[in-house]
Amino acid sequence: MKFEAVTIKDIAIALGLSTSTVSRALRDSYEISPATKKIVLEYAEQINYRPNPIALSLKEKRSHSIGVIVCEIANSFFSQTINGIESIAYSKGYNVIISQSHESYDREVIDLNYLASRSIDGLLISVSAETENFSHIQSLHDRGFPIVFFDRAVESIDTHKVIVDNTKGAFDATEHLIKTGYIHIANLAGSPHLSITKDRIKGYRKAIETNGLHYEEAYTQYCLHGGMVYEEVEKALDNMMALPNKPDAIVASADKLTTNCIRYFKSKNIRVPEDVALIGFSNLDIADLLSPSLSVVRQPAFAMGQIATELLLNMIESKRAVSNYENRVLPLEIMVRESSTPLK
Amino acid sequence: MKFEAVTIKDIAIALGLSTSTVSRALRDSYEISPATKKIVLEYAEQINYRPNPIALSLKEKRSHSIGVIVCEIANSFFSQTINGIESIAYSKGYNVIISQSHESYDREVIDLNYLASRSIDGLLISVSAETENFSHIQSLHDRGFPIVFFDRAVESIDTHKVIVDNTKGAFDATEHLIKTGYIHIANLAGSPHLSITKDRIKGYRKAIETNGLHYEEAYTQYCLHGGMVYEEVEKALDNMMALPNKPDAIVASADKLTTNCIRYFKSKNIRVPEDVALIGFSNLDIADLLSPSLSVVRQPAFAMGQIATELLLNMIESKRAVSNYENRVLPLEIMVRESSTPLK
DNA sequence: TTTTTTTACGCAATCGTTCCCGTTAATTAA
DNA sequence: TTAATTAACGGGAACGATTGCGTAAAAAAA
Repeated sequence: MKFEAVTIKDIAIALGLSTSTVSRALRDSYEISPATKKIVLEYAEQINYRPNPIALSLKEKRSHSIGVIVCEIANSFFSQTINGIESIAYSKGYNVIISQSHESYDREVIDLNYLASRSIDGLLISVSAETENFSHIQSLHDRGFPIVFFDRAVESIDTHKVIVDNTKGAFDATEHLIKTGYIHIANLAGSPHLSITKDRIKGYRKAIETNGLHYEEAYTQYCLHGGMVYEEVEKALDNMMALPNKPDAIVASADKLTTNCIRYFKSKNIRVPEDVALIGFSNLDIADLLSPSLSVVRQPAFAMGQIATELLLNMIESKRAVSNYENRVLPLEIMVRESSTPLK
Repeated sequence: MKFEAVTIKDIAIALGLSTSTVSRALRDSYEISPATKKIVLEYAEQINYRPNPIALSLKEKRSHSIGVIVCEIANSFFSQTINGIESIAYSKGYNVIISQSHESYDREVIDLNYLASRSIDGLLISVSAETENFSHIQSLHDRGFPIVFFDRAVESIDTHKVIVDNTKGAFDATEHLIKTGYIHIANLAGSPHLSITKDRIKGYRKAIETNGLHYEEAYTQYCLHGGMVYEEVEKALDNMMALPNKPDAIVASADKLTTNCIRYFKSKNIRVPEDVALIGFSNLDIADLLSPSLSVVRQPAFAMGQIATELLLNMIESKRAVSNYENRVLPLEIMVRESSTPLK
């Protein structure tokens, strides 16, 4: 089944003009007389002419579309980020092509190759939790392909990055628990490969230590797939709960970790916050509807998407190679609710 | 900033061959000697040659990408659907370009025109709640452009449609409430323009009437933006709650309606299910984590995306215009939890 | 040995658009 | 009146790949 569309050539033939003249008339060139312009414009309007973006892409070596790789769009944080990306991209005439890695390294590589085979002008990426080897991204970057990292950046690759202040976010969340009176605070962490995980652990540890509590390694348990796999979360929490001093509060370091943590508590009949308090990184828009309502560390997802896209488009549209890359660090918002507030 | 890539011409020059020979060698044509093929293939591999998809698109008048228009990707149902779409599209070598209407008619028209200017081969669309006039879709369809509706179809446009059995879903949900002992059952409905709304009301009404209860118009309240706008939901519920016989149970007919209904109850300190029972259409994957856990009518979102995409790709790849369109109706799953179960 | 067939390649058109060069005719300057 | 300028348009190459057609040389058949 095919969809035949009208071209500049059709207009040229119908009007007895050359394609060059029609093209120029449509682009309002000074070389074309007002009379001819009027005729062309009116006829084009009449037959509903639309320029072929593919032909333009070929000519200009630009597709006017950008690629986005995230682990999962069915994740509030990422869908909000994509909203931000979209808002900027569309306003500047760019298409957005989204791919999901589903936290799989192999899938990420496939997505990247697929996108990068020149159908996109640049890439926004938040790497998968599984990814340890970044050579697929590095080689693309080396060849001058515009890339901007958001949320989950790769330290070793020098390009624009838009992240949040993970250290401070984890610090604030942990300190909030301490100030509220909790003593044995555990950290449900994501993939050890990710810099965000390291930063969040750093903030958590710092809060523990600067507040005179004892830091213990075993209180931090990792989940390789960032909470996507429930069994990993279950195992991590089983480990924590089996410790000599059972934690009385938990900081969950990612969206899916937080929700699966709640799922675990529910299945084990562990009451929140009576038995264990909880605060988690989450952009869930119904965090306030849970019972108990959920205390969260919330990321400025929409703004993050917007900023990352602006940086990427600047890079794409700049004449020369960009040399000094920006590293934007956005603030996190901490929202205290019932899950980390002891009942009177 | 530009990203120079290697072309077939570069290979031809480097190897002292013509572009036709190189092209044929890469496509493993029988016209090329094994020796030449080997040389070309090895050199292409060495310099990491990738065919330019845009040039191919221009030649074949096919972009190998499909467009998707949904109201909001930050909605579990739609993100799950997109996962289904993606799974099929990628396996068949198609790109997916997603646009959001945010339930706005104007935005839907813009998105449609943008996508349809020949950068996509076909369209999957779930119309916005605001849309009453479908001429933008109709005209595209009239010109032979492949379109498949999913979830929210337009009755007047004859093409493939993948929907769920909304009437039965609403019937089952309502009947479940009746069998459980509720008498004054209200219906929180979405946009009156959508066929899914009409069908859900039909099912609701049928359940009321076949079970010997009295059907009252005022028990059905509409929200034009399908629950996206909290104020609309608030007003609808205020109206219901002010009725002479206050409802003792509610059927919420869409994802956002359901969550905003819970938000309303929470703000008004209305207990669920003690004061009012609730069952809602929802694909939220943490419905079981709410307290009380939420009874839902769940849509087979992933499968819906897959089927819609298969139908679309068949349409795109078929030689002749498709004449007999399919109307797939998928079953809904009803999951009873605490929110619609009276406590002992 | 001559003719026919096959092998293995090159030429050039094509997709839709832009844009660098002509080129003609009208206008202006000298 | 003649020369120089300008206005208005057409021809054709280019972007990267595919493909129908033509053709020289080699191989096979006569």
